[in-house]
Amino acid sequence: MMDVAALAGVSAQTVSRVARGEATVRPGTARRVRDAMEQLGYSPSRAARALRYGQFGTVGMVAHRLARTGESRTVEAVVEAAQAEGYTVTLVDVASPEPDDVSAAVARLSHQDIDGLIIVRAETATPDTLALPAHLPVVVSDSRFVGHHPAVGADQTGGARTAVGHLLGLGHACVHHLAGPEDSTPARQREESWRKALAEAGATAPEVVRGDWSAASGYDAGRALAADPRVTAVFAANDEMAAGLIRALHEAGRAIPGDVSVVGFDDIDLSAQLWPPLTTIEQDFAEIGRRLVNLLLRQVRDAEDLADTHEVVPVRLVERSSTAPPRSTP
Amino acid sequence: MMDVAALAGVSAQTVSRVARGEATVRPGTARRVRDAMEQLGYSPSRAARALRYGQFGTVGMVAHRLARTGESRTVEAVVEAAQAEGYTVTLVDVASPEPDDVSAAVARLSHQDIDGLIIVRAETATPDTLALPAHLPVVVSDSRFVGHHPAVGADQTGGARTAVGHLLGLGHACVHHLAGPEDSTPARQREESWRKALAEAGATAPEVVRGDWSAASGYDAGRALAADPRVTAVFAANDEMAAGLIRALHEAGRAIPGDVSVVGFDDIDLSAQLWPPLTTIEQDFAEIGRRLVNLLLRQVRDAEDLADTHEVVPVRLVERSSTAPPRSTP
DNA sequence: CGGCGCACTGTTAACGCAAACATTCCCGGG
DNA sequence: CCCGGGAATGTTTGCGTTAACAGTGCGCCG
Repeated sequence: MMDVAALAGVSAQTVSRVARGEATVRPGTARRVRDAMEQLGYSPSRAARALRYGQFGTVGMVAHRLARTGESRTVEAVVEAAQAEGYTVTLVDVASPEPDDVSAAVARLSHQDIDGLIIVRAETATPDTLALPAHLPVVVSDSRFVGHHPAVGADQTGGARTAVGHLLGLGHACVHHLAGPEDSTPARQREESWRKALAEAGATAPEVVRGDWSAASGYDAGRALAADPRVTAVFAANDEMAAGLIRALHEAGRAIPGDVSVVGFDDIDLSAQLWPPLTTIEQDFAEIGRRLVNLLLRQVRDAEDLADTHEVVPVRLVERSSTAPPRSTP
Repeated sequence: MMDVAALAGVSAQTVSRVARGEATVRPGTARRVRDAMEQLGYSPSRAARALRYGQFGTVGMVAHRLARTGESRTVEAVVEAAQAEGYTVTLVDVASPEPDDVSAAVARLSHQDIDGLIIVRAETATPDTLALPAHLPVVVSDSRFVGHHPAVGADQTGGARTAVGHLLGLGHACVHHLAGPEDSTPARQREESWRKALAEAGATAPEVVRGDWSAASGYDAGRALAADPRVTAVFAANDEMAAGLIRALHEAGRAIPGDVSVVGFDDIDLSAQLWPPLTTIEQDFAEIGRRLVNLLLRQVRDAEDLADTHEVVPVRLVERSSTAPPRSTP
């Protein structure tokens, strides 16, 4: 900065003014300064600015298994929304859902230069196990922290209810469930809602089979379902597992949707291209990302107290070709 | 920091020593300081440290369409590798592959507090259109910047050759190509390599059909392929488009692999669960991520000049059930 | 019993920037 | 012709941290 000032024949303060686009600099001077900046390849140090201002223009984000469809789409949406507001996003991936790892990740991030923290699916960690710095704005999605911090999430409960209702409405007497991992909050919510919807319809919930969200686990778990002739309808906790299930059904020679109807959750890109195209519950990840950022920045910028806010983003049934009425039993 | 010092009855310098784990502090003093830190919820300001040290412990990453499988897996790998080295990752998503947007993204990031920059698939931007700050270490993957900066990439050429060779080896006289977008470097590389492999085998390359990487585009483009009875083997530029193609083939009533064999590229999670399970070229995204970080940090830490480095990560054919010899032509 | 050295802790200055305040200069009005 | 006032620019100071240097006090040796 001093070099630029010297080259332009002005003071450092004037350089600062030009760098920030302050209006009170004579056009000629401003041009000389800008030329000098260019010539010297100068750009202001954000570290120094951050030190001066006490703000960083960066939000932290903690997620688990980033490459998972839901996570990566949330990440993309958050990054986009943050960018639109002039913030950048610093990402930390939690190695395992163990509380220790989550705590470590949060600690690492919160000691970074961040203005706020977005926690996505902090699986088994609970608010108590985490030493969040006082006064660090936090917003959460799909984690056990819902209720302790402002939260945004898809309507898991409504989605599961819709899925089950769709299958029951087609005439299926029972709906099986291919559940997600027990340590996942959304998995638990979907499972509970499935159970409840079944109960309300007067059906008894069969034993769930469980996967870990991955397509491969859906296949493994799906083989049990495929081997059971009583299964005519399955609600899978996400589309990837649904894909594995569909493969298991193909292999077992059971027709979809003729013998077995399948509904997924998420509406990932590939769902429409599966064979048969998958009926599923669409989540609006982009909207969730935008709202997460919005809620966070309201705390950061305006110091709003949003502790009790819990926004639920609606989901939508996308009907494709993997569901149909059950074959009429003779 | 002053408050902590006061509470512990020491000087700020001693607090700093304790914070950094320097050994020359009496255990009793250190404990008092640590207690004071805890009590006051103090943690050192990274902005001030960065200002002092001139390093940030953060690397920037520019990617396009983060939620795409290849991108998100690379992001995950980079984040993990960076974390293992004590660095965090700041992410910027490029809205469109237009040079202007890429430049804007790079500009935004490079004015951030980053020690280095990872550019993934900066599609149409060329090195000239980008005003990279002098002396900012850069490493690239799959972009036109390969050759201008140290690079790491999968063996696109070898992968495409392997895919085509596999199909020719099964007895197919010709291999069609479902190509990626023209503005993508890896798409171009795969296409060129496909063309060359065909030429070497004495076959003439048919017209390519083109998608935009998405599964839906694979379906759209795939319908043309599915309608053409001369098509017996297709090399799709990625697995998502392959999935769309497979659906188009199913709809057209063509058997896979009986009538048409399909090979994909990437080996995404779902490939094994498609129907039929997809033969594909596996990319080791994790290895690419690790190497990107490694190359970048060697520049950052040791100021190594790696300009001419170009590491190629091998790929591997994963044979599943979507390929077979052509139906013998009577 | 005096001094020397070591272990520990404190003081000072600088990193780059920008707010607050100070200064300079020029213009127009009285 | 002088002075008030505003626009343009300069000077000072402090943000939180740590390296470098400067004490301080204690034990041990001669």
